Amino acid sequence: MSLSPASIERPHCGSGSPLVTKLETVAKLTDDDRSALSALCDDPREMGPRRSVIREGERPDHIHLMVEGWAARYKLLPDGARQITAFLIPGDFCDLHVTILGEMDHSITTLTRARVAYIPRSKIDALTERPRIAKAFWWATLVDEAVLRAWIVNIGRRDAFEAIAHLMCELYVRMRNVGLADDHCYELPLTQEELGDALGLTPVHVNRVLQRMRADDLISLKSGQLTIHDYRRLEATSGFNANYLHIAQRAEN
Amino acid sequence: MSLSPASIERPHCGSGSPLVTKLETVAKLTDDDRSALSALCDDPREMGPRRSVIREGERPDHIHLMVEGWAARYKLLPDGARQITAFLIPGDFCDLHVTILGEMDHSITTLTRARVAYIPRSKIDALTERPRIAKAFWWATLVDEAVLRAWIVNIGRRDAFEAIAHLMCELYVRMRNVGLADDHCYELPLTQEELGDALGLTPVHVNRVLQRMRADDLISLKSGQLTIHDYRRLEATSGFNANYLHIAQRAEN
DNA sequence: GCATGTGCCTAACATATGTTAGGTTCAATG
DNA sequence: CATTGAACCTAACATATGTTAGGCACATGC
Repeated sequence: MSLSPASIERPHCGSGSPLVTKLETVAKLTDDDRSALSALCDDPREMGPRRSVIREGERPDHIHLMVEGWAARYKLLPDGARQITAFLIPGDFCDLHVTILGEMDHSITTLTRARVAYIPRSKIDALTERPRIAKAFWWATLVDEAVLRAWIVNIGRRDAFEAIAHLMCELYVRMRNVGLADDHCYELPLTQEELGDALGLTPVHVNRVLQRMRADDLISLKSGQLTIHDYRRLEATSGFNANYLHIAQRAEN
Repeated sequence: MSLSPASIERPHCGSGSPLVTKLETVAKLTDDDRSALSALCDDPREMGPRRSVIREGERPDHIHLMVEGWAARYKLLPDGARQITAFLIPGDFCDLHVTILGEMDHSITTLTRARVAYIPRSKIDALTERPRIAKAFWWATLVDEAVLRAWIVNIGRRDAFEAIAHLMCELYVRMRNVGLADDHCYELPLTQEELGDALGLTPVHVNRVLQRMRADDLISLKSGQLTIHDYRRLEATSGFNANYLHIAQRAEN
């Protein structure tokens, strides 16, 4: 469902890797930096949907980078309930932190067919010798943290309609930032259950809300393709403000 | 209520600063490192409860470190609702990230009377020249991120009773880690409204749950002092597992 | 010593969301 | 072509939590 074989052939819309596209929005990179970063995305591993990338408790000697497709960071509760704490899209590191924290405190799974780069820690260490790249990696990590805060607000203080709307806005901006969305339209290959697991809702209720959004002519969502018909209203009703993604100040620095 | 004048006189139980106590659980520090870090906590600013530490949109040239008392990281919604995304206790940096992200995407307020150190960015830059300290700061940042993930799970997938229990366990371990808790007892100077703002609940419902916890003989909570009578049960019912705080592997480096 | 405010507590009632159950569609598979 | 399974969709009913309203206790300040 998620990715046609054709789209697997062309790893990303933009010219460079999604990682480079993303980091260039905040850091001035040299050609040399760019090609070193691009090289990380060479030779990714092909994975099917619902495959484990890394599991809680593991201490890998390499880190993972999304090159294509979607994945989710999640935790399981004793009763089997799942809470997704992040959606990972192309250009996102899965577990940059594990080098310092030692052991994973959560798991990661692909959601769609995906391409994931396995990068030895030594390569990361070499890259972070370059101050510009080190700073860009810091930035990416801190934005991930800002997204977590936004999710807490979303789950804690917004009702289901607002929360789903907010998530759609966030994913739109993030996808556009790696060249995978345009014209208020992008691939959102999540099941209603996965959306619910991210927002603390049941699939039944996610369905109710999506029906209402369609009836309101806010969005279309069909076979993994989301089209936002009234982005202004989606933003307004959910109180979305992209400042926490920290991609606006592209001009400075 | 929060802090007696007497306790203001003795900034922390342990011998060093709370920051040193915390970082030493994960990093081998030299005497030199220790005293450099301790010096950060010298001359903190005294603040009353409910005072703004930093506001959304600000771009400070210094960063803030909690030396004593409690603060909260929060976001306000258009309708005035507040979501707290973190409780800050002694030893916690408030905004280490603002150096790289440029602008605050949320606000921070004291909750109790507090002592907050104002540290010029240059001092931080100098400290992170030392690899051990740089790594320890990284660790602290990444643990903050892990706590955010745990909160998402808490708010998204646990009911009010479990969520409050989980938060009490987390704060117990964190307070103990800076020498401010012992014997399942610590100062928890939060109003029921503040607890609710952290967990996405109303104060009325927080009250209901606390009453039930007292009736069950799980805890006592009176005038800002929490005593956990049955820590095992509190852990078990909330599914608490301290692994995400990453303070267990103290033995290894 | 009275007034004021803040936090705590309780009760009656309202509602968003969960639960259970089952039907429909459609792509994948043998 | 029939079968299977996943995802989607819907409905009736259950419940955890929110809302509104007000009383109580205690500390603070005049």
